[in-house]
Amino acid sequence: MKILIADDDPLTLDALATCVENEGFTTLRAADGREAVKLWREDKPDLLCLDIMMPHIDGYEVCRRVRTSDRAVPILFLSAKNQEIDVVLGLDLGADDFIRKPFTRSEVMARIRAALRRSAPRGEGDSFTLHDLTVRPRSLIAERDGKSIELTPREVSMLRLLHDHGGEAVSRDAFLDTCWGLDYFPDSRTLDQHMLLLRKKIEKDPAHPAIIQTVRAIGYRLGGA
Amino acid sequence: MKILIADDDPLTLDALATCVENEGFTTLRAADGREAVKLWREDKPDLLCLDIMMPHIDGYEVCRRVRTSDRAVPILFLSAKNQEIDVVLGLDLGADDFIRKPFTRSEVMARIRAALRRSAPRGEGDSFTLHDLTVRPRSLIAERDGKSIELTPREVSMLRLLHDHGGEAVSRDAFLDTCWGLDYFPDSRTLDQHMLLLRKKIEKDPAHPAIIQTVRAIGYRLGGA
DNA sequence: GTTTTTTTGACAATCCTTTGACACTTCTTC
DNA sequence: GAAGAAGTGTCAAAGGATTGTCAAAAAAAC
Repeated sequence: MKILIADDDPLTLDALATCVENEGFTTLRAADGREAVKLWREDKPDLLCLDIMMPHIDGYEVCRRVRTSDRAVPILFLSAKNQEIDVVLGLDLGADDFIRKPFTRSEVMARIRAALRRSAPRGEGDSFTLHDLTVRPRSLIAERDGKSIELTPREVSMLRLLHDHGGEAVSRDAFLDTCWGLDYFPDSRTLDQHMLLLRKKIEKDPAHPAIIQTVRAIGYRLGGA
Repeated sequence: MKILIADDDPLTLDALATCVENEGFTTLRAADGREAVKLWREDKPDLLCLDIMMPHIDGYEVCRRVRTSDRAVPILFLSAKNQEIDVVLGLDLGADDFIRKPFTRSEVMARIRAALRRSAPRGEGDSFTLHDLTVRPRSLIAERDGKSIELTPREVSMLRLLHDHGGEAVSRDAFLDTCWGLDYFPDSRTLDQHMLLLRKKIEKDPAHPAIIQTVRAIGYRLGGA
C-alpha cells in the first residue's frame, strides 16, 4: 500500500510520513502540489494526504486534477493550525475526510485506515486484494508474502467477482454468467472443479478454505475478516 | 430518507432538524441517547447524527449499540464547541464522520450527503434485523455481535416471514404455505423440527426462546422487544 | 506438436430435510 | 383436581439434494 503525503512544511511532512511508514505503508513525499500531481501520475498511490496551503498548486487543485481521472482513490485533506478548511468545497471536489492540525498519530492512522477500508471494495482498475492476497489481473498473478501464485484468466475473473461482492455471497449462476458465457449449460461439475483448483492454489489449507467459502444452495463468498 | 438527530440541547436539535428537513429529508428527533436507540429500533433511519455528550447514554454508546445489529447505516458524530472528540474511539466504533460545532448549514448537509452517497452502493440489499440479529439472506447468514451464524435457505425464509409480520403471530399453515409448497401435507413434525434447529442456532437460551416464541394453537411470533 | 487450461463423468463426502417414536406441556371435560 | 385430548418439543436415523474430489479426455493456447 502506497500513500502519498503532500505538505510544504518539511517538519510536518517528515513527521507524518514517519508515522505512516511505521504502520507498514510505503510513502511518497511531495513538497508542493505540483510534485504531488507528478508523483500521483507516476506511482498511483492508494491514498492521498494533501495539505491545503501549498506553493504552485494548492490541495484543492490537486484533488480536482486527480479526480478527473480517478474518482475512487481516497483523498484526505490536512489543515494548518489556525486555518479554516472549506469543508463544503472539499467534499464537492470528492474528498473523503479532513484532518485538522494539530493531530495525534493515532487519529491520523485511524482516519487513513478508515478511508482505505471504505475504498477497498471498489477499484475497478488494476490490482485488488482479498485477505492477505494481492491479485494482479494484468500479470495473472496473486501475491502473498512476496511469493507469487500463477493464475489463469478465468481464475482472476472469479476472484474479481468475489471481491466485487465484498463478503456477500455470489450465486453459482452469477459465476457462470460473469466468468463464462450467459447461455451456458452447466449440468456438470465445471464450476466446482475450478473452485477446487483455485483453492488449491490460493488457500493455505485447501481442506478448510478461509478465502473462498461455500454457501450451500447459493454459491460462494469471501471469507470473513 | 429518514435521518435521526440526537442532541440534548433543544436549540441545536431544532436548528439541525430544521436544516435537514429543508433539504427534503424526514427527521427523527431524540433528546438523549436512550431515546435515540429507541427511535432507531422502531423506525430504522437511514442515517444517524449523534451528539456525544448526552444524558443516560452518550453518543459513543448509542453508536456501539446500533453497530451490533447494523454495521452499514452511516453514523455522524457531533461535538460541542470546546469539546474534544475522541476520533480514534469513534472510528473504531464504526463512525463515518465527525462534525464540530459550530458548523454551518452547508457543511452539515455536505457531510450528510457524502455519507449517504458512500453508503448507498453498499446497499445491504434486503437484509433485515430481528432483535439483536441481522439476517443477510443473500449470504445465508445471521450476525450477532460480529459473529456470524450460518443458515439454510428455509431458515432464512422462516425468519423473513416472522420479520414481515412484525410481532404478530404467524400460523403454522402460513409457514407451510410460504416456506414450503402450498399443497404440502404435513401431518408430521417437520415444522417443529425446523423450529428446533433454528432456535438452537439463533437463541441464546434455546430452552427459553426470546426471539421465536410459540403461540399455542396458532403458530409462532417474534418475541416482544 | 507440446503444454496449459477447461470440461466431463463417476464417485465420495457432506449437508439439509423429513420422518417416526416418544416425552412433555397446555387445554378441555368431567 | 384428574383423566384424556390436543399441541408442541426433542431425539435419532433415514432419505434426498448439493458439493468436493479425482482421473482423464477435450479444447485451447503457445
